[in-house]
Amino acid sequence: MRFSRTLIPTAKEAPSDAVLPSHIYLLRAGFIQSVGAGLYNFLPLGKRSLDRVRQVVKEELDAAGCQEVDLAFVTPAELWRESGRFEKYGKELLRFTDRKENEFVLGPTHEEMMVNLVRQSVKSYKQLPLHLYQIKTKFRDEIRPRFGLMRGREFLMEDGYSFHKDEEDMKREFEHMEATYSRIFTRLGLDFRVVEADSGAIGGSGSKEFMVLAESGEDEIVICDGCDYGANVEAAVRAPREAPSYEEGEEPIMSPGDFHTPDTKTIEALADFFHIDSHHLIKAVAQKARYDEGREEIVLFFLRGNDDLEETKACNAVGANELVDVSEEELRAAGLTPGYMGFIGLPEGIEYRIDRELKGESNLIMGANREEYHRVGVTVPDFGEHFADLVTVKAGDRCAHCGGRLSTTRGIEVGHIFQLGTRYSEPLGATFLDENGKSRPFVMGTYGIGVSRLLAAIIEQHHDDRGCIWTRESAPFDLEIVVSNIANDEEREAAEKLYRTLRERGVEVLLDDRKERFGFKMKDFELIGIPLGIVVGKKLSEGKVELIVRDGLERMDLSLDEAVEAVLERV
RNA sequence: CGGAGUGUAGCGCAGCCUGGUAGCGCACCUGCUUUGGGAGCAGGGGGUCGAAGGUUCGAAUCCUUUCACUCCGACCA
Repeated sequence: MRFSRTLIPTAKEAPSDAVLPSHIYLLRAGFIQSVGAGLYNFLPLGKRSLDRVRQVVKEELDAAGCQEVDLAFVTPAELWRESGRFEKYGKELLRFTDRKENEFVLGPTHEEMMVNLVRQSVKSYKQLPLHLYQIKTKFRDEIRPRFGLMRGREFLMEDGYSFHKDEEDMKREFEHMEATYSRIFTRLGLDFRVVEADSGAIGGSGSKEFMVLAESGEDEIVICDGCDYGANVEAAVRAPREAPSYEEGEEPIMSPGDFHTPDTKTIEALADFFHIDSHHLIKAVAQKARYDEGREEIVLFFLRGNDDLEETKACNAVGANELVDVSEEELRAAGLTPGYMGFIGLPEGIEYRIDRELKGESNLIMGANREEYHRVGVTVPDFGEHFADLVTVKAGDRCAHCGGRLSTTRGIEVGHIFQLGTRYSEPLGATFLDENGKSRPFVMGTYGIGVSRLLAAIIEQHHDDRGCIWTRESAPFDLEIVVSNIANDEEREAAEKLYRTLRERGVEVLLDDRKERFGFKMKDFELIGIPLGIVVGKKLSEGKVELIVRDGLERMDLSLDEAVEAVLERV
């Protein structure tokens, strides 16, 4: 393609609200254009990159035995009511009515639609397994869209759904998809890690996320230096913590009883008061849990003084939709004593959870549910169902699998695979007849890749201070030919010839034939970030052109023929 | 949802406090010069100052309402 005939509006400056390199460069290099909060137009370059990434995804999925379909974007509300998600999904679901007052939603994901499709056409175990996917625009009315393509409201996503006769076959496909997704991200040149993820209120036996490692990632992930364990902090587990070590005879000894402890509402104050490590204290974190139909309830979470509450885990532990802060007034109204709460002697009907690492522990101090009093020498009895994993795993904790050191890093979630089971097939009555003629619900898996987010992730990981550095299979073009001085006939003709030759050999070439000065065009080349460049300029008098590798900006002088060969070797 | 901030040309901004003919840089158009690192000179086009209402002889500027966008937070009792 000719630069002069293509819409590539490059800019020196980016809008001031763009912070991330990917956001800034994609805007400045003319890949995308903002049209509103979380909404973007893809311009020619952006569209080309998106299509190439999409092509990689499609090739690998097709090779893995998946079949591409394309479901309606506008979906009837009826289906969402059937699965119970019409209410549950919340405000992210964009609902609207047509002229006949029929209700619809714009698909944020397509479990319902896909199950509906399959339940109408698959009746026998002989048709299983089946894996259908689509690569399609999704719409989620995000609370706070930001970071350009990273978190938009409208975005391109690959979503796959597999249907199986039993759990075992579904797990086989799950592993197959882990390998397939890994191949996709490897081909795209990404440094990523597969981590354990929160399977959430949906249940199911497991889910994994594909995290592109980047400082700007929105997710915190925990990785082990001793084995290949990795997990989203929302799902990370650790080996139980050990008590701080003490000198012989220095261990805290506590005689059970209530102590008068004025002005010790915080863990810090309490640790000071007793001159004791906060490991031996139990803190209470009060939250208000929100359930369906607006029901709210105060819940207390008890954990060690030196641990932090992990909100997603806490939310799952009580099966709530979300947790929100609760005021001291509300706590007092419920008969609680903020600053002095404990799990022994709580008022009737107060829901609570205790971190599972505390089970059976002794010699602890916790609130006595009485103003200005703490209970000392507490032993944690077996509270059965009140135990749950509640803590935030931190750098320095020990790996539950190998005992290695855990550290934290940040990642961009670009893929998520999920063992779904019968969560949708059952309520939607999607069944097949097994070998014995018995009707059974499909066992399902679901898989997703954020295709447009991948563009942002690639740039987050591959850029320098001059602009984008596209990887081989994500670049809008393989090569950019820069004509140094378009007014020079020899240069122009040599460039045109290279352009024709390479195109005939199947190379995607962008020819910068604009009537601009050399420096101006080079800045654009570096900003746009096409992997290879050929400069046709001064050295043409010696029969040479310059080949530039964008990643590292390495240059070499080659004859025209050598340049052609060098390009063909690299694409 | 809570808090803070910003809306002035395509982009980046000044002007607002102290009301009096809407400005600067980049980009865009024309001409000449220039052609290996975002050129120079000359000329030019482009704005209902986010919207509505109010105060005033007069509002980008003061007041009210509203909309949009951005940032921070959503947690240790």
